[in-house]
Amino acid sequence: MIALIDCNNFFVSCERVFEPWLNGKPVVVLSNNDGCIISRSQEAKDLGIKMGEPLFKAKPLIECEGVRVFSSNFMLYGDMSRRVMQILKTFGEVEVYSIDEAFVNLDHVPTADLEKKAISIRETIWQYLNLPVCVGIAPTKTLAKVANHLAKKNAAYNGIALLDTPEKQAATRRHLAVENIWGIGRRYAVKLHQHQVYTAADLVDRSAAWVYRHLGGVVGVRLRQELLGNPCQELDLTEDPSRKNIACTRSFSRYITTLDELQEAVATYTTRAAEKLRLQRSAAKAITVFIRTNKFSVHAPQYHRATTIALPMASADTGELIRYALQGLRQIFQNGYAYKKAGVILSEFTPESQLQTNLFDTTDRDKSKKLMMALDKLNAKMGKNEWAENVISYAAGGTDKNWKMTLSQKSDRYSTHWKEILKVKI
DNA sequence: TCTGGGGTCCTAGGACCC
DNA sequence: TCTGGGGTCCTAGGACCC
Repeated sequence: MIALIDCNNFFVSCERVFEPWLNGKPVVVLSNNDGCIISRSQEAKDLGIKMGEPLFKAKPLIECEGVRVFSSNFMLYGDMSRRVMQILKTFGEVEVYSIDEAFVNLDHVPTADLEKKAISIRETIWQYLNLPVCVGIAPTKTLAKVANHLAKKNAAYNGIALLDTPEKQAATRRHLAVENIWGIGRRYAVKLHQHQVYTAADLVDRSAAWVYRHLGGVVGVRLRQELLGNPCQELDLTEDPSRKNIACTRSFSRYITTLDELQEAVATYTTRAAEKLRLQRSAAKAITVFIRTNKFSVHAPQYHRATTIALPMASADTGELIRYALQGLRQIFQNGYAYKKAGVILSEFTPESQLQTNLFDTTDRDKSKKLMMALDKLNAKMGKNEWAENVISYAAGGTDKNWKMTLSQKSDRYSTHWKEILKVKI
């Protein structure tokens, strides 16, 4: 049996831990640059505020109803997430699926004790962290997702749902709309509806061959099996799963028109991506740079271009990566546009330990490695400033960065920074 | 005026090999 | 007129997830 634990309204719940008087009140958390609404309390959902809605559209409602608004505070959410995962590890093997979700292997728990276990998971996280979660238990990942969905939608379930018998699974399938199934997005939902497939029961009634043809090949077939209770997706229990791509992309708080400023941004993003790269002990052999104008402004001239540079040999050296990134940027930069976003994506990784050297390579790799280690160590020790930027950084990233994203209503990083720790007045 | 950021997997088709 | 069979690797594009 597999449990899926999902934190309710995670970002909002994290903010409420430190401002408990916001419980019962409408609260939302914004995306980077205070752009869109990406987390809503139940009260905010009830007001009709939609997921992903741009802030400016929801503003009249927010002001009228006195909704509390937070900028995103990913240092806080990331730390709270780590704490949740640590607690879960005491209940069984854990696959961290996203910042607010995890699968837990409950194979060692006797069937009769599953419900008790689910209650215990829920109560422990509440007791230690004051975060509300829902627990769904089933024999496959897909059904565990379904169970979690049930737990979330039905107040009577008290945050827990078990799909442990074929009878319960079949009954659930009959009422489960295809668009609510994990792995079926908007496109497939439309397609399925066109074929009179509306519920999970309709879907599993179609043959595997039919599903293969209409639902993305083997992915669909696996999904169908999982809905029937036959596991096709193992838990991924890899500690610290290494990424295959590492990206750092951001919108600017204002339009940028000059190459100089774009260079600062690209150098800054490359620095961040390179840190993540070294953290997972990889080196990258390719770097992609893109720049674009504001895709939402209908009248302004649009420009969007990307280029990928193949490095002569894989590298994790910030300085070297910045040089290639800027080279790419100069290739794609066009004068006369108002740029709104840029990004850097590292790819084609090799483990840092088995770097293939190049006959014509003149760089002192040993020196570079020592320098990066010293840099990372210092920055880890000194901590980041309020913009999550390092104390020691490359000058190419600029010093002023007045294009950087807006976070006008950010809460403190209560759990990771001494200066911002919660103060209690008695 | 104002619209996020970071990932994954799979398939089809082309180029190439023997 | 008749034109094999089996592979690999790469890329672009599509779909999905949170």
